[in-house]
Amino acid sequence: MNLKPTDLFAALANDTRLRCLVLLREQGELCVCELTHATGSAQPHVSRHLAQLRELGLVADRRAGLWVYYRVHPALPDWACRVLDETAAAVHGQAPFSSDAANLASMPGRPSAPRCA
Amino acid sequence: MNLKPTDLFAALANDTRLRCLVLLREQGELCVCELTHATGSAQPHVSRHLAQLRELGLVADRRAGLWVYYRVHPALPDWACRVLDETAAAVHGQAPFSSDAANLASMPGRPSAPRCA
DNA sequence: TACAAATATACCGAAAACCATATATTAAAG
DNA sequence: CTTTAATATATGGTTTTCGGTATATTTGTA
Repeated sequence: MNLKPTDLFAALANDTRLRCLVLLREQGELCVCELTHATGSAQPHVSRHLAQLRELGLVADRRAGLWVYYRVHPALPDWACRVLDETAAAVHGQAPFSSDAANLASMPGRPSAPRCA
Repeated sequence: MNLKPTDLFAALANDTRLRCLVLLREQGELCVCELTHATGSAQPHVSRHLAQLRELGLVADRRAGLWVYYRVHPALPDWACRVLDETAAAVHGQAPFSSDAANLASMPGRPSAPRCA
């Protein structure tokens, strides 16, 4: 994967995309409805930004029945991984990132389908 | 300085700005004409992008006679510094970053005014 | 086959980013 | 005080991005 720095940074320059990536990084795998609930955004909004991340190769997706699970792409270049790490550390405990994690944890009908089929 | 992640990433998402920052990071201090020559861009183009970086607090400037020297802002948050470090390492030896450094080194009338008055 | 849930895409107008060019500002020198 | 070099800003137009809403697709189930 040949990821241009400016392309990575453009992807990280949007709140929704950055919040999703930070969530995925610490949670491993999340489906669209979980990300939608965590961020409090509309479903098409989240879905479209996930599609952008997917087209750039930043995330990978896996369908399991009705749900599509997203994760940080396992082949993400090391330097990009470290950029994400630094960012996650920098925003740790800060809004809106902290409330995203809290919303996720308290999600009522969180799908319990197999995560690693 | 309270630097929002998305603001930093938006700044890094432009070729001219990223190339200037990478140059400033490894050179310490450069004036506008040096950055203009190194990147091969038009002077107003470089100047405007430097102004954006300045307004965001990513660079500091110092006037010395006719020249204005820019540097990575000394109060840049650690995490942002590390993001820049990772990026610089990732692009090391790659175009157009490598040619920028080469262009700078071979600049004919490079101003020799005091850099640390 | 019909229906419902989860997700994806299409469409649209508003806002922002971008670049090239022209012009203004600042400071040194004569 | 005029000129020149370095830098900054303004202007206009094109392109991109963004968010909201409507709609389409996919999959499981009755």
